[in-house]
Amino acid sequence: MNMTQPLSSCSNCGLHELCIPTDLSADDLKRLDQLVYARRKLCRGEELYRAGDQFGAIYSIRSGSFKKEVALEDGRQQVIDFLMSGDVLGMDGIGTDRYSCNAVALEDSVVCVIPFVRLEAISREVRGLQHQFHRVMGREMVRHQAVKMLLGGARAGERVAAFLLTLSRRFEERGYSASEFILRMNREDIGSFLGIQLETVSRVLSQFHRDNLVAVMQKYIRILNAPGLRHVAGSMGEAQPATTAKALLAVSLPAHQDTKRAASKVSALGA
Amino acid sequence: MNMTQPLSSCSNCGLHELCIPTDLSADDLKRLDQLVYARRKLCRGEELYRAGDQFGAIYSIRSGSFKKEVALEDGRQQVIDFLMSGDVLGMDGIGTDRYSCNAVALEDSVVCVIPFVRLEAISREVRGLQHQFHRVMGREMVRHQAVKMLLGGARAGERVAAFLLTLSRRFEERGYSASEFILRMNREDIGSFLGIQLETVSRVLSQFHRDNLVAVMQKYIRILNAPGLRHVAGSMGEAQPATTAKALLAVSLPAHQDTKRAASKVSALGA
DNA sequence: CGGCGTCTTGACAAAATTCAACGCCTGTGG
DNA sequence: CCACAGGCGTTGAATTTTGTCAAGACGCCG
Repeated sequence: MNMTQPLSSCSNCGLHELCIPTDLSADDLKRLDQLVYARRKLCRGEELYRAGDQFGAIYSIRSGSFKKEVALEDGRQQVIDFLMSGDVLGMDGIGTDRYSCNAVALEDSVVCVIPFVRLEAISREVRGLQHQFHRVMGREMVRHQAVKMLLGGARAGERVAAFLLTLSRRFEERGYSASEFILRMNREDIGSFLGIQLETVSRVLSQFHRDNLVAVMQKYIRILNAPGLRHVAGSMGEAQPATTAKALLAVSLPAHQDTKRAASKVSALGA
Repeated sequence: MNMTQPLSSCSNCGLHELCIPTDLSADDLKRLDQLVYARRKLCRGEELYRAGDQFGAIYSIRSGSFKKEVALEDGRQQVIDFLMSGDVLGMDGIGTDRYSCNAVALEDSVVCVIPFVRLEAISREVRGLQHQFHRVMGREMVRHQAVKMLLGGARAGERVAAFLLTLSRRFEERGYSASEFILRMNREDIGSFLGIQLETVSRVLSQFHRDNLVAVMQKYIRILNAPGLRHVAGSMGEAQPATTAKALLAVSLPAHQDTKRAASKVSALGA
């Protein structure tokens, strides 16, 4: 399945805020509808683009979700991002005219195809679009930064906690439940993304479950104690505006023998 | 020291390729010179901007170097990037209208101040500038991606090796020696950036030295065996275009007792 | 109902952190 | 010009964390 449907209309797209569109005059809106060349539907596992492909368009995710990954040539893949509806895919190709990773659908998904020359042309005329596009790129960079911080400074438990909280917030932003959701990716992908082994992901989730932070049933996740999770995540928890707090906890007890650091933090909080 | 000098001229700036400017008509060049509002000189340790500051401008580094860091509120700082001449600072503020990190000069430095509204205005008129700016942002994103891969998948030795190689290449791009340079940052900053402890950085460098991969004298670095370093860095070594190779090595011997993995890889290569 | 991919859990090994001590280099002040 | 303080870098030993290997459970799809 790889069909491209012609229908397209940005002006009434539900993604508004999240995607490229923004508040514009009626006249500008007409222009905006020229942005999207087509829609494209992808089945689970299908690739939207591959590393090395000629760059030509960016894609706004209309429904579904994706992972971005880079091949390590020993066959293994390193996951570098997870994206969901409203997110923009393909900006990794802008810098070099070739995509720098593979974009793979995690479930059946639909994207809007936005030819980049067209985006540049229209954003030269429609100031609001120009600014919005820059903001989208800017936010993507900040997201990358946040992940770098996580990978650079956090233990396994903190990584997983921050990961769950980020997912939670992103689902909420899209109108879904913040406390209950289905993971679209498997443990291996999560581990790859977080820089830990899939076994470690599993262990940490089990520990969280035991501590009543989250209910875990395979891919189904229910967050039971968000403040507790944020506590475990420490500084990396939710840094949408600027920075949060880790600090205070760093002083806490040196963690007992067979219990994970995560657990000790939690018990200190009182689940 | 925090003076802002009025003088400015993009059309004859030596940074050309690296910075915003690109090949344009004489007429466009005049416009381009309006880009830079002023120059600003910073002393070592001085902050160009801080996380949370109102975003207003991006900065092109004319000379010197910077680190970007985020406060962890337990007083510790996490370094998320190192930048040098020709790089652009401040794009982290575009997404949210507030800078998301602190930019600190690692040595006495000079930056060009580019008011963002001005950049957007001129790039609406000068197509080449628009495109070039997008490419600069795009390249920054790819750089972030590469670091994420490093932090996500690499051992300490691989991280340090990749770090040295990246520095080497970036110096070379700027016309300096690729094999001999001075680190502008201390071990703690390197460790923070690479997600390892400063002691580990030191140990790895010592090991590299013993293996005759690099000569290390405090901040002075001389690369003695670049292929060997690339070998140690594995897949993360130099991925400017797309991906490289790790693969083959993953199969190698399980590393002997008191010798670092890096060392075993090297000896297998033959320094 | 069975097979298979995915997830969980345990035991052990390896890697990196932590804590601590010491040496080196720089810049300052006598 | 030398001595010394303080920051920075190096190294060692013990400990924690994570990875690795292996086995078994679970759930989903055919």
